[in-house]
Amino acid sequence: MADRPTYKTKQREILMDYLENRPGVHITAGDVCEYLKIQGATIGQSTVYRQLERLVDEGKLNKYVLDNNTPACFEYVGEAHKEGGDTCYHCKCEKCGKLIHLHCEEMNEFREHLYQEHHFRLDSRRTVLYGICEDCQE
Amino acid sequence: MADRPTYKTKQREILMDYLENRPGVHITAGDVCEYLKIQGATIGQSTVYRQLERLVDEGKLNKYVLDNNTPACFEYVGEAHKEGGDTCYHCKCEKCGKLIHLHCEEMNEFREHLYQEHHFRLDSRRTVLYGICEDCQE
DNA sequence: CTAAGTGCAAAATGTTTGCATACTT
DNA sequence: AAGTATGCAAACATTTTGCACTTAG
Repeated sequence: MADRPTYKTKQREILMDYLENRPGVHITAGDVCEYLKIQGATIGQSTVYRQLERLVDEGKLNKYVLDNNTPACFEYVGEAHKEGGDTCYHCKCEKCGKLIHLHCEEMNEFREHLYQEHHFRLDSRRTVLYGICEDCQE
Repeated sequence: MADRPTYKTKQREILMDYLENRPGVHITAGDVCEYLKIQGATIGQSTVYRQLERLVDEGKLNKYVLDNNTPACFEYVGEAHKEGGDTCYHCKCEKCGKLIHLHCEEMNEFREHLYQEHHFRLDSRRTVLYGICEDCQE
């Protein structure tokens, strides 16, 4: 519980800058490495993984796991999920892979029901609703 | 689309037998291999993976991916999800890892809402609701 | 006989770790 | 000075694949 201090390093700043400018976008660890390489600001991949994981813990990033052998996706959410913020859910199309951001009162209500009746506290940051999107229903 | 025929092999039968007797239970590819080894009915791991993947396609198995570096979980659902069957949702506790099977009318309603209003067809077989279970809320 | 399935070992993927070095505070 | 972060390469864990062989239809 006693969080150790977080140093403000050049690498972390570069990474944060990259992520903050892409809110709601799906990014993999590989994307980050590649982008940084192009920018000439190479950061070791272990550092990328370590920082990403930490940012997830801090709540700044969501992490979606799709399949083994498929890179995990990270998404910057910033303060959006803090208390009072509009909770955002995610739908992922199984066909085209599109990620849909859902702001939905009914989902909030269901979430409340889940808590009241089933005593399960839904984590909207880690949950992805899988299905078929409008475009892929031909 | 023209599915090629599925041969009835000894290996597939053994595997099916194992799975059918554990409906709703979380099983990894490793579990299967280990169990079979104990039974002296060794099946090559590639076969296990190939058959499991096929059974998922056939709808007999659900597959849940938790994290990379963590084996995927398979669960026998048999005919439960066929048309008319009672749809079952899954909640997974982020702390203890427990899997909760949820039969919930509200979730069915939300699913319908998602389809009517957001035109997204939820796939209950692939979707896992993450959160904290009752026991882990101290 | 032909197409489909199997098993092995090797490859591929994505992620994590050990450790010496460098940087923050 | 002490604690934290970094980078590299090696290690890991799971899953996939190439290919020769076997089996079901």
